[in-house]
Amino acid sequence: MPPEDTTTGAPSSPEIQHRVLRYWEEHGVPERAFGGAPDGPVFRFTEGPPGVNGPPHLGHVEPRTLKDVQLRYRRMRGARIVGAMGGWDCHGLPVEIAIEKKHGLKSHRDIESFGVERFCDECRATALTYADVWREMSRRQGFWLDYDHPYRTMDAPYIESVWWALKTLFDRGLLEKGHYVLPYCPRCETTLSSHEVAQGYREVSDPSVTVRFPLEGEERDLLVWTTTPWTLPANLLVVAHPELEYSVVRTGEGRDVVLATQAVPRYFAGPVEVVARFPGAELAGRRYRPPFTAAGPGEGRYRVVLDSFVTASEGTGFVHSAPSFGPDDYRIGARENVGVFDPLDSRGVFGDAVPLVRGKSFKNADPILEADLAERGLLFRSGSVRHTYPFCWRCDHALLYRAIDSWFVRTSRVTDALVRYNRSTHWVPEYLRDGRFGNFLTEAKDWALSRSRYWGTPLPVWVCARGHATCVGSFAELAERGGGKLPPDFDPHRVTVDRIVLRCATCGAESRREPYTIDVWFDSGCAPFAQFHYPFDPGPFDPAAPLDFVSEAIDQTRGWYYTLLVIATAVFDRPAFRASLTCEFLLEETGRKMSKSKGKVLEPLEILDRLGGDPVRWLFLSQDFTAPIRVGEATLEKSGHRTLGALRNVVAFHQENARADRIAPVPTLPEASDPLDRWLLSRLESVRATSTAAHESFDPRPAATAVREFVDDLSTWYLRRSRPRFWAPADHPERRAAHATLSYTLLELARLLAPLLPFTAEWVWQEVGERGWGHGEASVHFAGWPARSAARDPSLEAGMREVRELVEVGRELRQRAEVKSRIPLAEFVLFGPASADLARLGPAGDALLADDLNVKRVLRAPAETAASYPETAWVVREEVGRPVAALPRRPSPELLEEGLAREVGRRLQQARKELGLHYLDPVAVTVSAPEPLAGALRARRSGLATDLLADPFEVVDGPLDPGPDVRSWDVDGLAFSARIVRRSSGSAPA
RNA sequence: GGGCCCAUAGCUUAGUUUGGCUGGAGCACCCGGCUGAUAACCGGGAGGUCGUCGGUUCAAAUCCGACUGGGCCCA
Repeated sequence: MPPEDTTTGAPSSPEIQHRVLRYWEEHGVPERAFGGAPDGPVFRFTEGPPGVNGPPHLGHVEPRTLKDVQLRYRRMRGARIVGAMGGWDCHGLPVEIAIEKKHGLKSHRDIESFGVERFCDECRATALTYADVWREMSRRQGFWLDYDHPYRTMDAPYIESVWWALKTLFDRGLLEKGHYVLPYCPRCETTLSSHEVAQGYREVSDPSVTVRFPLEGEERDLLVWTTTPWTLPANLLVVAHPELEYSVVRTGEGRDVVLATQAVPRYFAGPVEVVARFPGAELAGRRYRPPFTAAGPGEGRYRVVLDSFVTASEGTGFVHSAPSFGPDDYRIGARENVGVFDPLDSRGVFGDAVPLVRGKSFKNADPILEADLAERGLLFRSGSVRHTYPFCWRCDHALLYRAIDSWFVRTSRVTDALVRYNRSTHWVPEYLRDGRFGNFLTEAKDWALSRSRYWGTPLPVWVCARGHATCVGSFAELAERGGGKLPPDFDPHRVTVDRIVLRCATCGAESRREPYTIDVWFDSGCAPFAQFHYPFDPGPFDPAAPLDFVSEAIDQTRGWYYTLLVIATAVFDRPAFRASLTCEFLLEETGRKMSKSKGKVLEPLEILDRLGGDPVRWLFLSQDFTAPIRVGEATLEKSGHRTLGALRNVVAFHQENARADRIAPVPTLPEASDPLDRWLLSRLESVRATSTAAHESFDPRPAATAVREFVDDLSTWYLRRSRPRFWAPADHPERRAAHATLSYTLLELARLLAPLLPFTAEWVWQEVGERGWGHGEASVHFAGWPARSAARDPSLEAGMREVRELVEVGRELRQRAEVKSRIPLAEFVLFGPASADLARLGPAGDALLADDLNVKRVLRAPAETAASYPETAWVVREEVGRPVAALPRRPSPELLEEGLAREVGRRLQQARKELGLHYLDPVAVTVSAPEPLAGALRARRSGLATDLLADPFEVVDGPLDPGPDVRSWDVDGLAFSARIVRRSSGSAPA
């Protein structure tokens, strides 16, 4: 048990966490909460499914906290949550790669000799390896979703829904096969989509070579620059810009060279001899000798052609074109009708066509090709360049672009709708809508959907010998088209599906399945309906209704958010979601990305268990999560100390006070007359209004800020100033009023806290509430969101703010006067009239000031009279040249005595505490003190006796008999001692 | 090469949309005070070229431009 709890009686966050979790689980609270109110208005949500063949890290807790806050708020508003279930993303490369590594499989051939069925079986068996860890993390962070019935993207019903969506696209002409240049991972032997490529750019060093391309029949060489020498054996054309000016430069050694005039200074320092200048158009059709002959002859090959995409801002103004390895190259190759030449196999390795580098992976061929060019005198210049280059987001292998067959979703045909639907979406933070996400939409490319992989949703397209495609949209259709009766446990994965031969929908001929799986992002983009097996099962999914809310981390702008929108647009012709709340990534203390951490890992399960879920949630909620948050051990430890700790102590105080006299809590708005009570209730209503507006706009930040400030006010002002009222007898109206206000406030606050801090809120609710723990039907999470109260009084809040500012002024004056607060002073003088807000507090405002500053009275004086408060007797505070307040420099002898007596009283109280006495334990006290202290104490004997619960309370002249129960003090040069003896109780005053 | 976000005290940050009063606060540090819920609280001190340079303006942390550095995204 941490030391703080031995002194306060308030449990720590982890203790609260464990107590609340036990309570929830004993009474099945989460299970009853998941879906919200069965008859309430529908609130649509979908959990973006994580891949769980690996463990979660702390960064995953952040967006899940944000999701949970909104869902809890909606439940409290009485909503029915549609889609309140967890989900697991089961397919795809992460799983496949794990199995490949396990068995040392390096290629498609390896996998196929291993056995595709066995491979898929192992993938299925490991896809959910860490699901339990993820689930336990959710439990400990208080993320409430139904994990007993999660949707899984590998389940047959889910896949059938995905097929239905694909068929819908196919019927609309939005799913087509094409041959295009695409990003390709040679290690995974598959194409990737642009949003996958987007995840993996890195800065690397690559060769930068300038090569001579000798012109046929001329003593001139074109200079061609490239960072990918491995593409040179596939060169078929050179491209020049028609209007760009080119120069022929005499170098003095070897043949003349041709390059863009603008590029000359990059290659030649100082003056050069230029023998000719002409626009690029003049070069059109000139033939050259290619650097390598592997591609062989072909009509139209090895010519200079023109295109305006060429620039001279880097390189030479000539671009070498290998149509199989670049989008522009491909386009120009097709236009010039020169065919393609691709010397690489599916693993990116050179084959027999280029004997020089046969068996070399594409990047490894660079130095060999370069050396060969140098030997033949064709290498004009060689160096290296740092630039960004794409790598596979899953396996980290360098990607290449190559022309390949692939199936596409024609997103470019729905760009307008994507942009339009995005415009109606509420984004937090707002700039994502037109910024990062919006930008991506306007340049949306066709979505390369097919993957040459094994563990994934099979592309449900069969093709006959004549090239007719048949897309299957359901298992029933599969059976009907030739699949025959499917077994009840039919598993629609490769092998099973690959074996099925169908009748072509167009010509009835035999059709075989296209041997692809689909991009896993299409799987997850179908989650809003596939999780309900729409349209095959009746369920709550409504094709016309977008999700009300999604929340993810920033990477999902190009990931899940994007695929959700594309599918919603192309399949249902509507937006995907109404509101999105997006957080940035967590960073380590050092500022590095958490997921790439190499050093000490912050283990989420351990942290949530050791610190409790609420402090971790609070860390994310109390900071601006739209910016990267740095997290380290120290940050975590400190999180919530202030707000959560203060709140726990207020509750502990209330409990001790209420239990001492068995006062029941007041669950309804009290009729308050005391200004402090009215102020607190008004502040509470302000917090309710702020929190409601925040959650309604899907941004919890203002709610968290309001709560933090409120707890601060509650602890450091309301309770501090109300304490004397809590010492009054149980039936005293002041005590009743203070108690009613505090208990009502805590119960309302628990409800306002419930979305943000579900554990602490539950603890407060149960501790303060009348029925308390053990009444299983009760939970703050079923208590509903607080309704508006009539307690708001802005003027009162402003007036109280002024009082607190004046307290600060008074404290400063006391310090300057060098009179401790314990010694009363006669008066605190305020110059000028009170403001309207302060005046509304009336005498109560002055009383609060007088109490807090320990002065006998607060006076108001005209500012002109400031001169009559001379510096010898007064300390005066001025602001911008005007007097504000004044305080006497010295107490009167009587006041000094009173202060000394109070000092003694405090020391005796401290002694009681150190003796371990409860504050209701009666004692006998004998004090020995010199004059004039002894006289001062005698004069105030009865008051001291009451405060100390001392009977008898005696003051003697002579020294006390020494003993273990005697203590001595020295206060400002006055020595005194006291004997404190605990009396057998029984006659303690109530 | 292009886009978005960011840069304020040793650390974490408010303030920037809509220019203006002495740039606030928390942690840590020093001095003092208060305390029968509180490792809390209150006062004071020290600590700021508000990333750099330039512009607009009577006035710039705030608006504009360039640059530097960081993060993210695109090609």
